[in-house]
Amino acid sequence: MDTWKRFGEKEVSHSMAHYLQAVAALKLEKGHARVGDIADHLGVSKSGVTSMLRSLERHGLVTHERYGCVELTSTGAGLAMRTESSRRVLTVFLTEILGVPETVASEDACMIEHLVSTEVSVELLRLTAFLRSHHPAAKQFRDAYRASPHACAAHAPGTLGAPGAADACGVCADTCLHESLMGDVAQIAVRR
Amino acid sequence: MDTWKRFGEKEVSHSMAHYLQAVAALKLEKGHARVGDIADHLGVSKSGVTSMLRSLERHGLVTHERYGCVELTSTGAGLAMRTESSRRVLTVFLTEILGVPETVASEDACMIEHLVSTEVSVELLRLTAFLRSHHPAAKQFRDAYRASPHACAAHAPGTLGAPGAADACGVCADTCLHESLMGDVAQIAVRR
DNA sequence: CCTGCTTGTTAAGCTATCTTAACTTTCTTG
DNA sequence: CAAGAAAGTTAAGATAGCTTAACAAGCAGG
Repeated sequence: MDTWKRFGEKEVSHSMAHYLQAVAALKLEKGHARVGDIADHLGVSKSGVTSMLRSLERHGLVTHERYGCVELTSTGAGLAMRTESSRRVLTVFLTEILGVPETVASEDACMIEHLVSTEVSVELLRLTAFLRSHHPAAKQFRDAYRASPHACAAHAPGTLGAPGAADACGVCADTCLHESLMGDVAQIAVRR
Repeated sequence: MDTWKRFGEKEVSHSMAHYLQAVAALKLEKGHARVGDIADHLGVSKSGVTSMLRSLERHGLVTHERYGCVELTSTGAGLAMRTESSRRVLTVFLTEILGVPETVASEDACMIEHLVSTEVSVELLRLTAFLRSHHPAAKQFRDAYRASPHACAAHAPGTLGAPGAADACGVCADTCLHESLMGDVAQIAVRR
């Protein structure tokens, strides 16, 4: 009932996370991060960068002196690294385990990288590493999974919860999640 | 380089998605959704609800006449259902496959439910259903996975990419993602 | 050491969300 | 049916992020 409000109270917002990553990337690439570099890298105006840097500085994530270069603090660097790692884990999982196209995977990973908890990232890494491994169970999984059907009624060839037909999938309950997800949502356009 | 900007251009924002879900939930629960109900449900002020409803109406997601009840349009209802389904899939996956605690899973699912693409939700449902199923490969996976170690150097018992020690995990490259993720990030507090 | 370009900063303004305070409708009840 | 309570709306103001336009600093070349 109140969880949803914490969205705006995350340590870093989506924008902030990407600014931090931009600074980290530019440091690696060019050895320094200047306002203009960041603006180009992110496709925003320089003034936008200046004001975001002020905010990041207040949060103790970067240091920046007028007309100078931008540096990450250790906190900022840690956050940038964590976000980056989260993105990588997500991307590998989405493409290699779920088999989603690169473009979709990148987009999704970019959107959620900063929102996924460390616990989840770590477990996702573990699962991904396992399912990609040489472990016999992982190989069997890959073969069987590739062969298994997609449609909801059949997306599990026999279920833990209820092997019957009504609840064949074991994840869906009263409504079929697959159908709910696939249901077309008309184009949304703001009027006026 | 530009993907990150689409965050603000999603069909619905985090807030909007939760307002839609609140309306849908209240309709189910009480048969109608009034401004006060929504405000209580979401823990925001009634005036906040009024102004958000204006916005949702402009987007064609709800209808609402002064002092009256709120109704979802078919688009709004579709979106609410899709978001809800996405949340359910995520929650089951996070708790039952990744084994993350309920509280963490709910929080994460709440944060990303509206950001995950349909493709990913659908594939996640398929994977979850499969891994929970009675399929022999799924059973083997569960047994083997439960027994496999967590630490990075060992999180895969032999890897596709490089079975050597340096790259034991197959997901990490130059840096160990597990360590990056676990690295403590100091408390962030805004000054002044 | 002055001229001009490049870089960076300010200022002002927009949108999205949210809040509080004050006001208006609608409903309830004696 | 007239108060007063309950529900809802408006108005005004805050914050986060952006943008454009205009101004300021820094530095190269003559």
